[in-house]
Amino acid sequence: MMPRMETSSTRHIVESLTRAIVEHRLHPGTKLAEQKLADHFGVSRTLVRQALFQLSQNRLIRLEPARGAFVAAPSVEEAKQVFAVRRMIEAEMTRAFVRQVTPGKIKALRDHVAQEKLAVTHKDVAGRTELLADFHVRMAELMGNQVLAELLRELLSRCALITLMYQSTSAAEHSNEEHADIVKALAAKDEETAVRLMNEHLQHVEEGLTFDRQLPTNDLSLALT
Amino acid sequence: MMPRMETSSTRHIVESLTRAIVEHRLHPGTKLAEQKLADHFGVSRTLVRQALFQLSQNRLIRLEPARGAFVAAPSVEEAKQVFAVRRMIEAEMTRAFVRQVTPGKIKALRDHVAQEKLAVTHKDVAGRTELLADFHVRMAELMGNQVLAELLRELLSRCALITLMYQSTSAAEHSNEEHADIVKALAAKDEETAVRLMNEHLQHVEEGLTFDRQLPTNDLSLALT
DNA sequence: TGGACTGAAAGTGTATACACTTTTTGTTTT
DNA sequence: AAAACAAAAAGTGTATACACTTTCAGTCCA
Repeated sequence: MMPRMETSSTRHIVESLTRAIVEHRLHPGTKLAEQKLADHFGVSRTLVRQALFQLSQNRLIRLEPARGAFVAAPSVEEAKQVFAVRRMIEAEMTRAFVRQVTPGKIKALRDHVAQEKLAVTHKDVAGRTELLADFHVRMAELMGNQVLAELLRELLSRCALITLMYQSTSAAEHSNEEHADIVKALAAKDEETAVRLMNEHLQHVEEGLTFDRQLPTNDLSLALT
Repeated sequence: MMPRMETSSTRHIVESLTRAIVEHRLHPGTKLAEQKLADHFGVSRTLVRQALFQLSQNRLIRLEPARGAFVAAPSVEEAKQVFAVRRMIEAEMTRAFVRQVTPGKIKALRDHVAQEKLAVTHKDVAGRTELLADFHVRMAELMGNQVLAELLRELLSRCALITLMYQSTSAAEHSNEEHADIVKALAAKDEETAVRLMNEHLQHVEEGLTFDRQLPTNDLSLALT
């Protein structure tokens, strides 16, 4: 029935849909019909279902019992809770980072911040958001705690939708500058300053979200890659 | 083909397997063949696959590409990372809890600790482990942060396998007492003491794990309920 | 004896078939 | 014209079919 199968195309579907959602080519509320996706990707519903289930675990879509999959629309309440959790985790993470900082780790962070700056000035919205989020994951990775890194990545992917729904463009530059300041404090091994800056940074990001506009429920099919 | 279908039996399969793994009726490394599980539960492989995928996201099983599902055997390294993350989160959570403590919340925690004590004295191993873990989730819930609660639940379910692999019986009583002490400090709104106790508690749990014994790879089929 | 081949058995990966549910559409009724 | 209903269409949930991969047992050869 299938002449040839490369590799896990489920992964491909997940990534493709993730990009589409995160880049706002698919708006919150949009219905994702299985057969349509299957046709689009040239596979059976089986693989699409797998992908949808995976996306639902990432909170990027909602799965309603006999009604299908819809692009998620995270609530303001949820956004606030996510940020509260991030503040808890990242404050302590920053503290721990200072205690085990090395020149190599600082360089890695500096490089990352430079990349961010590039994306921000080039107005690469998708790349920008990803890099800004990755700064935090990168810190976790550099600490050598893979569990922490994954957890943070998960939390941030959950934020991604929220951030993209609500974040203004100018806020991105600000974030980038704050990242740079945090790295400076880390390099100086100034624990209290670093923690304070991280806390303020997260607070700024949260405050920068404008929690009022509602996006339209475009349900057209897909500028999928 | 199917005469009648109650409700989501995937949920049932997941819970059943989770119990079996967490209660050590299925040892780490055991292969979980899809057709055998399907026969056992009286459903098709489709549902079993869904369940297995879900379990793999919970880290309770590993899914190897064309080889199937195996009960996970978390490494010592992973265990340490999980505990490091828990310390980060729960220290801050405790701090935040004190700031918004109410008599009702204290009562809820006291009741929980009482339940723990019951399970511990009755030597109900499975119930005991669940309740001891739930204490931490309960705190998160009482703070009204659902995201935090879920996150912690996830982290703890990941710990569950580790804990059950490594935790000695006597440690359980100790944990219960420490929970009681923590509640006491929370009730007194003594932030520093509460945080310190929580930190020590987590450290004790971690230290109590004996990281050396290796369990046998029993691959027999299943005392599943 | 022990290692490399070979074919069968078992098992996973994906597509498809079909029952049942939800949604839509067209018709009737008030 | 709006509400109520009925039948068709679209869609999800689960089982099954079948191709391909891994595992295993037996056989052959050194």
